[in-house]
Amino acid sequence: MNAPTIKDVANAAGVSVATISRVLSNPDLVKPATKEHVLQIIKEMNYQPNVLARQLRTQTTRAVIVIVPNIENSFFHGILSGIGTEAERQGYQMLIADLKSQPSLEKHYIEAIKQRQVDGIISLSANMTQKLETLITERYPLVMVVQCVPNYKIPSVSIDNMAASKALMTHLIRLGHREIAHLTVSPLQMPYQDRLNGYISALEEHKIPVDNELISYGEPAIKGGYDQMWTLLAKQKKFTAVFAAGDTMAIGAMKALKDQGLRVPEDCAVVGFDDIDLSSVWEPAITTIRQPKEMMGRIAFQKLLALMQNEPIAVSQEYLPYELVIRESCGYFL
Amino acid sequence: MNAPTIKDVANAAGVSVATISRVLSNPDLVKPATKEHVLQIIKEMNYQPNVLARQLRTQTTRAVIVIVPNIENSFFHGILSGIGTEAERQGYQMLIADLKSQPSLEKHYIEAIKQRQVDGIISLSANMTQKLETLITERYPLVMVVQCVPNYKIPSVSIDNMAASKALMTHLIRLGHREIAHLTVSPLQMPYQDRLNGYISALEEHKIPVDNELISYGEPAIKGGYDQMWTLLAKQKKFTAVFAAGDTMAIGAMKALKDQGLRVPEDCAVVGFDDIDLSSVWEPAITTIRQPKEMMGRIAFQKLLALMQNEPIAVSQEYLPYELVIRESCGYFL
DNA sequence: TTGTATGCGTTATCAT
DNA sequence: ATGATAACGCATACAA
Repeated sequence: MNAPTIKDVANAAGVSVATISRVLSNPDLVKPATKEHVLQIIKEMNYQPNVLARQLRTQTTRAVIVIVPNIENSFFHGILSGIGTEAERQGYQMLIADLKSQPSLEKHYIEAIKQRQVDGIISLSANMTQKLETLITERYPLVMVVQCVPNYKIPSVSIDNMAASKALMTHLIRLGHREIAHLTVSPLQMPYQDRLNGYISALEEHKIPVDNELISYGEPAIKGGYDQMWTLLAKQKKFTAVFAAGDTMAIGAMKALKDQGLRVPEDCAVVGFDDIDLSSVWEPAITTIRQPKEMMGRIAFQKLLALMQNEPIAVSQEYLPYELVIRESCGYFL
Repeated sequence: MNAPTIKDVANAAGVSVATISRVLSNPDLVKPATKEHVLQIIKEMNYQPNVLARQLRTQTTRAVIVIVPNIENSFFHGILSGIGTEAERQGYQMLIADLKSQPSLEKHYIEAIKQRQVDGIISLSANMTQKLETLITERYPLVMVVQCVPNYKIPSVSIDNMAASKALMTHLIRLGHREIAHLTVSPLQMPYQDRLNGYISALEEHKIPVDNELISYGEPAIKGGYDQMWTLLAKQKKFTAVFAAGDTMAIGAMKALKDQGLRVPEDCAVVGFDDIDLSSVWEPAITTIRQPKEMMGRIAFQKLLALMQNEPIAVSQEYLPYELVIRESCGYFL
C-alpha cells in the first residue's frame, strides 16, 4: 500500500486539503476543534508530508551542505559538530561533502546548490576556487570557516591565524630557540599563508634572520610531515625546533625525528597547530594552538542562516579567540 | 534574475518542453539535429534542471543515507569512502548521518527515508533498534555493514568477526600468553559479541580457563580503553596480554599501561582490532585485524542498489576476508 | 474559519 | 520525431 497523501487525509477527515496543510504549517488559522480532529486522523493514518512536494512548492529545502577538505582530519569534526547542532536546532539538515583532499571534487557539490538541492553552503576548504567565486557573484548563501578571505567580502569565521602563529613562535623563542624550521603546505592556502606570515613576523621581531631553507612545503597529513622532516634532515641544516602548521604534520615530523634517533623535545622541540584529539594523547603531548571548533561551527551556521533569510550580518568577517596549549613537545618542562 | 526553467529553454529553442526533457533523459528519441540545437541553447542559458521537480515526478531521489555511529572513529572513513565512490559511479548522492555515539539520534534520520528523502539506508551502526526493524517490515531498502544480524535476514557485509578474533587470540597464545584480558564495549553490540565469542572460543580450545574478571566493558574510544585498563590494573589480577576489541581502545589501554610505568610489549602485550590509520604510526605499532573497509563499502552499496531496483541479491549475508596484521605491540619481535 | 483553484518544474502518456 | 497535457503532493492567494 502507498503512503497516504494530504488528499487521503482530507477525505478521511472530511475537510479540504487546504485545511490539512494549514494545521501543519499555520495551526493558528484553523479552529481548535477541527485542528484536534485533523491531528487525530493524521496520527491514525500515520501521515508523513511529502517533503519533496513541499520543497518544490516553497523553493526551499531546509538543508545546507558543508564542504570538508578531508573528513579524516579530526580537526574538522568539532566544526561539523557545531554546525550540526545549530542546524538541528533551527530545523535544518546538514549534508556533508567530503573532498577527500581532492579539491577538484568541489565543483560536483557546488552544482547541488545551483540545482536548489540545498539552501546554502558552508565551506571548510581553504581554497578559493573559481567555482566558489561564481557562487558569490550569483549571490548564493555562502560562509567560509577556517579562513578569512580578504579580497572577497565573504562572511567568515576563524581565528587570527597570524597572531596565533606568532604566539607559538614567541613561546619557542623565549625557550631559547633561534633556528626554527617551519613545515607547511603546498599549495600555500589562506590560513597557512597567515601562519607562515606569523612565523616570519615573530622571527623578524626578535631580529632572527629568516632562512628559506628551513621552510618546507608538503601535504597536510601525517605522511606529509614525515616526508618533509626527512628531507629537511637530509639537508644537514641546523635547527633546534620545528613549527608544523598542523598537528598531523607535527606527528609525522616527530615520527621521522624518532626514526632518526633524535629525541623530542630534548634534541629537537616540536610544536603544532589545531589541537586535534590525538595531540594530548600522543607522546610527547603536543604543544599547539587550540581553535574554538564547536563555536566556529555554530557561528558559521548562524551567519549562513542570516544570509539565507536575507538578514544583515553584524560582523561579516569574525575572529574568535584562540588558546596557546603548552604541553610536552616544546620542552617547556625541561 | 531567476534560474531558467525547462519552459524557458523550450521557448528559446523553439520546441516543446517535452523535447527538452527528452534530450536530457532519453536522447535517443530525438532527432540528432534538434538534439544538437537544444544542447546548444541549454549551454547558452546555463540551464540546470530542477532536481526537486524531477524527484517529485519520479518519486525517487537518487540519494542514499549512511548512518555512522561516530564519524570521529576513523574505522568508518574507509567504509564511507567505499560507499561514496560506488554511489558516485552509479549517479547517487551519499548523505552522512552522524549519530555522535548517541544511538537515539537514529530515529531522526530514519524519518528521512519514510519521507522519501532518500531511496535507501546503509547502517554502520551495531545496534538493531526497533526503529530500524520497522523499516524492514515495511520493506524499505536497508543494508547493514560491520555486523551480520542472524535473526533478521537483512542483507549485510562484514568479516567473520569471531574467526578473526580467534586468530588474534591464537597468535597471543602461541607467543606464550595464558592470562589475557579482554576489553570490549557496553552494551555488547553485535560485532563485539562475536569478538568476545572468539576470545572465549580460543581460550577453551587451548584449555585455558575463562576468567570473567579479566573481561572488561566500556566505551569504544581512547578514553574508554584508558579507563578500563585503569580499573583492571586496580584489581591486581595477573595478566600478560590485553586484547582490545578496537584499536582506539587499544591505544587508550597502552596509554594507561605507560602511565603505570609498564612497558608494551615487554611487560604486557596489547593487540587491537580494525587497523585504523593511527595503528601503524603509534608506538609501539599495533598488532590488529585489518578489515577490507573500502571493499565493504562498495559491496554494501551494490547490495543496496539491487534492493532499490528490486533485483535479487546473490549472497545476502556476505563475509569478506580479513587480515591478521602483526606489528610490535604483541611482542612478536622480542 | 474554511474551501477552490492555481502553480511549483518536471516526466510520462497520449496524440499527431 | 515531436507536441499538448495530465499528473506528482503540497502551499497559498483568493473567494466564500
